Amino acid sequence: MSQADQGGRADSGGVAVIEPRPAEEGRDLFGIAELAEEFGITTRTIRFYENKDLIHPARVNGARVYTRRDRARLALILRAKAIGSTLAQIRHFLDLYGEHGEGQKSQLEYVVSESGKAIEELERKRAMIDDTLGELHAIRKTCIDCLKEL
Amino acid sequence: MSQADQGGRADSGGVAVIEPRPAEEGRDLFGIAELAEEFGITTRTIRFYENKDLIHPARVNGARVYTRRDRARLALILRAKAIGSTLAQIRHFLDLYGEHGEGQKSQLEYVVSESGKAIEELERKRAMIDDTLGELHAIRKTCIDCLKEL
DNA sequence: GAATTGATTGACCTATACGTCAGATAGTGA
DNA sequence: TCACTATCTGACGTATAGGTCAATCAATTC
Repeated sequence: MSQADQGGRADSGGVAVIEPRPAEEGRDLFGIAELAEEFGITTRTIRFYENKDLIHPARVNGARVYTRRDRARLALILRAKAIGSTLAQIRHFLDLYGEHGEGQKSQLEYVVSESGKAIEELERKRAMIDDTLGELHAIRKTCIDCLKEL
Repeated sequence: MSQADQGGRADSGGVAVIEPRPAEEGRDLFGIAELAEEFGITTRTIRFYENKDLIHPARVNGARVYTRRDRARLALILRAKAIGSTLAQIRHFLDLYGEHGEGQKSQLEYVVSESGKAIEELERKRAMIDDTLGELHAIRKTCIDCLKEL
């Protein structure tokens, strides 16, 4: 509670500090409200994810500032959630996407092992989805045929 | 609180009432504990699903008795859960599997419409899984290549 | 007929994933 | 300078998906 706990601002009506040109299509920094709207979630949710250690935005005067990497990370989180992963799983998951470029041998082996497991998991899930899709198509067809006879 | 709230039994050590032959491989009726073990869940979970109106087993002396249809229904529930659906979604979902054989026209049309939505949903989900799988394979390959150079 | 086993309901507890205030702060426009 | 807006940090509330007793009851076994 000493240097950065008061909050501030990063984007609203007319910004002049971190966004000199108003409508530059390919931007590098984002405010929390921007991301929230873009992804259709609330700022509370984004802060909650930070609390769960899923994203780590920079701070400017206490306000969160997100880079393109942070934004991509958020997109990954939401996609994983849509697939049906819990936040705890996603946290584990995101480690695989992290810096494995200059990793130790043990770190590389870890990623190979864990990504293998994740791949198996997802393939199981996809198989179940395919089964379900097959059944739904069959049910649908039955109904359509039945309707045709009326 | 008058005719069927005391509980009873349906299967345990040696049953003589609803299962004359001990080890008949293709059985028709099941107790709650059997199903729980078969699917790797607890009896509490099964009762919870009943409370949520997902399954409706018959009662014999207060004890739940499950038919093959009930068992299949439970399998559907668990598969849907593994895919990432909530119980509320699953409840809606199960209606599609229900009796649409002798349905009214409006009922048939309902199933056609809803199954269409469900199919789209699942296809979106599968696409996301495929994207994720692609990325994971790429990450894994990078790591493996990197390890080979050591 | 008492003990054992497995089933029943109900009440309460837990973890996850947020939503909803409340109070404070910081930058901008009038 | 004052109002306005966006943001911040808690604190508390809520819905979902169950787990964990506790008391009870019923059929079988000893």
